[in-house]
Amino acid sequence: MAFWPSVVVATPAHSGVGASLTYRSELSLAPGSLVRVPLGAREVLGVVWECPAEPPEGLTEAQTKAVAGVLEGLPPLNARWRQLVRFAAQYYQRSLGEVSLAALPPPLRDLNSVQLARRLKKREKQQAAGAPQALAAGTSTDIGPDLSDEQREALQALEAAQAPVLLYGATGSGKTEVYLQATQHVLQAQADAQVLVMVPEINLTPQLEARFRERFEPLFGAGALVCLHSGMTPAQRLASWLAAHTGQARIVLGTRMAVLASLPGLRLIVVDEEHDPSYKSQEGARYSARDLAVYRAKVETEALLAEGGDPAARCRVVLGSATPSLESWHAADQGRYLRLSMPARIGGGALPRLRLVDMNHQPKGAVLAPPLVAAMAERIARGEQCMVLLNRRGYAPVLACHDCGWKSACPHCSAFRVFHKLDRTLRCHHCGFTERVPRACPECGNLDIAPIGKGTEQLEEQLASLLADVKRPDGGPARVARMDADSTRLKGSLEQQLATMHSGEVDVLVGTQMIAKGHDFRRITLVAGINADSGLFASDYRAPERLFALLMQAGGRAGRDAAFVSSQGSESELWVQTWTPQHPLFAALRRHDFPAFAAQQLGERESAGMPPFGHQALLRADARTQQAAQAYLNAAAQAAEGLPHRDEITLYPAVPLTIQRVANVERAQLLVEAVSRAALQRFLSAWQPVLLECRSLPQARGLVRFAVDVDPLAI
DNA sequence: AGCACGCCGACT
DNA sequence: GTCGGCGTGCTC
Repeated sequence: MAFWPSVVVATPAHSGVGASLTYRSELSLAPGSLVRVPLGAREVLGVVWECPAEPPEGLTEAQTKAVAGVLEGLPPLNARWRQLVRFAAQYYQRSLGEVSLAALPPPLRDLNSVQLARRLKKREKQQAAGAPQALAAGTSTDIGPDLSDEQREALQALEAAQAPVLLYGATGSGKTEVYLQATQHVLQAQADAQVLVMVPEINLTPQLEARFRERFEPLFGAGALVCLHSGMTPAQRLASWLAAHTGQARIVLGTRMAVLASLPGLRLIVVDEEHDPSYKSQEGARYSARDLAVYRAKVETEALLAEGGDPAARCRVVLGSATPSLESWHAADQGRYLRLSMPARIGGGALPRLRLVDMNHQPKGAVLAPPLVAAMAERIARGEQCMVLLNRRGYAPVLACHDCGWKSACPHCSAFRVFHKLDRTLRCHHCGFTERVPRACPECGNLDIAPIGKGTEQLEEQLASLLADVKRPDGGPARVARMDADSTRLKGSLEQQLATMHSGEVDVLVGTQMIAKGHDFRRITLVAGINADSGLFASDYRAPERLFALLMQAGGRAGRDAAFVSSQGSESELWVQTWTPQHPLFAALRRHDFPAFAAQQLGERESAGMPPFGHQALLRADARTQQAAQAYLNAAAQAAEGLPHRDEITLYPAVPLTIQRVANVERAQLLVEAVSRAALQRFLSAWQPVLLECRSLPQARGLVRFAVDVDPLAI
């Protein structure tokens, strides 16, 4: 057999999970090199995966194409990064190339070596300009406030930990300060060490960035911290990625995508608000950034130990939350994670007292119970701030005709369009379809069309009128503001609204769950959840967990400034309007007892064989008709019979999604359950080629796409 | 994912 | 007769 120099390259070609293509290359290329290769009619970016001693059997030299070019000047992606990507691709049932390219900044795809060299040079110059006097590795400098005993113990324990750490800390317990000091120690101990800090939402990056910058710019220079999230421009993302890849950036702060960044010196990963569902990707490769962070830390640590050197060297991972995911909590129960608790608030502030309002005993049709309005009025009169949470944007979720029964259905989705009063539109929150509000019923011409249900716009309007006569201590009228995705859409308006709130110009802030997260408003003493338990009626088995987290998080906005609260002679309160006050969730919430809530939920999960005790995957199908979507799923289920490991899993019937049609695409799914993760993985690997084949069956005509979702958040 | 190839309705 | 609709299938 003839020998010719070959390389295996991961390309964005989609079919065949794990399938990489073989190219010819005269140059010997190190694994991890970035190359440009011909693929079909175009030329694409690829990652050299291996350089086999001999070409694969059954492939002739004539059948292969030559590597078109190499991105020179860029160090190859290292073996740990490749192992992370390989694992993610295999675990989440996607191709190596797809995951590889998702991890690289998009502009890298159409950059040649010369352009790349220019970018690298520019970056280096900036770095040199912003660098402070170099600090010798091993020197440590008592920057930052003194830690509380709890914080110090947690910091010491996490720095000695041999396992992933679950930092269970109450809202306001000072988790961020622990992250900051852990980061500082890691960076000062070693000149090339890097730290990855993840937050669930882009919204949360600016404030955390500000705290990290303030702390570390004096020590390591302005270029030492970069952000990485989808809100940045492609050029910014490229610059950040290059800085991380070359080691110039010591701290990378970002959203879930950051877990796949190239970080050659990674020694610490922080996953803040680790329970947040945003860490699970819902597009493309549906990975959990939190779970990958745990895996990544393991890979990095194993590599460090294998290298020899310092036997104590590790890459640590910290998962932080006041309401951890039941998965992480269970892992800590089992001893797989190390649980560190920080129950006390910094400054000794108390968590808010729960005031449960049974809506069955309130005036019919009242959005806000009268006692809640009275309590808010009192607070405002004393110069305190209130926060009201309603998880629904717009004025009303539906517009309806009283005469003929017409409702504002979206023509493209199985959902209603939401009435937005401010810009007089009907907007579909699923596909974006927007029209001006009709003046009369489009069906019968009746002028009597009216909103049904309440959204944040309406709540803002009603509160302004309910509190119209309330005076602030300075004699001024109470001021109500609204903050949600609509009010913060424009660039800079989020920051502006936060500033308005901080300056005390606003007395009542109305908003969606966006306002429940992270923000630190000193004078808030009352937080109210208006329609919080609507989720409990849904079939989603994670609904109680999410509601508990949301209410704890929202409640955590109240009374953060203990001195202010006590100077007011009051205590902070969390009001919750509910139709199910007897739900055990509220008993635990009243005591701020997450452990009891978690134990109760885990008990239910265990007896039902639900995660984290059982393991799940979804096969999802999008098609032009519901029939085609289900036919594809049924065919896939049929074809699973007789596959290896079939007896280790349970397949459920295909069902339409709750919102069956979005943007004229019909959606259906099929649940796969297994007792063990390994069994699920074995089956899915065997099933994958079958799933591809089933696409071309006659009954699946009209199928648009299919996807496997491993460890789905909602079923 | 792209981007080809391939087989059926309204234009020059 | 051809242009182009997007269904189907492949990419070393």
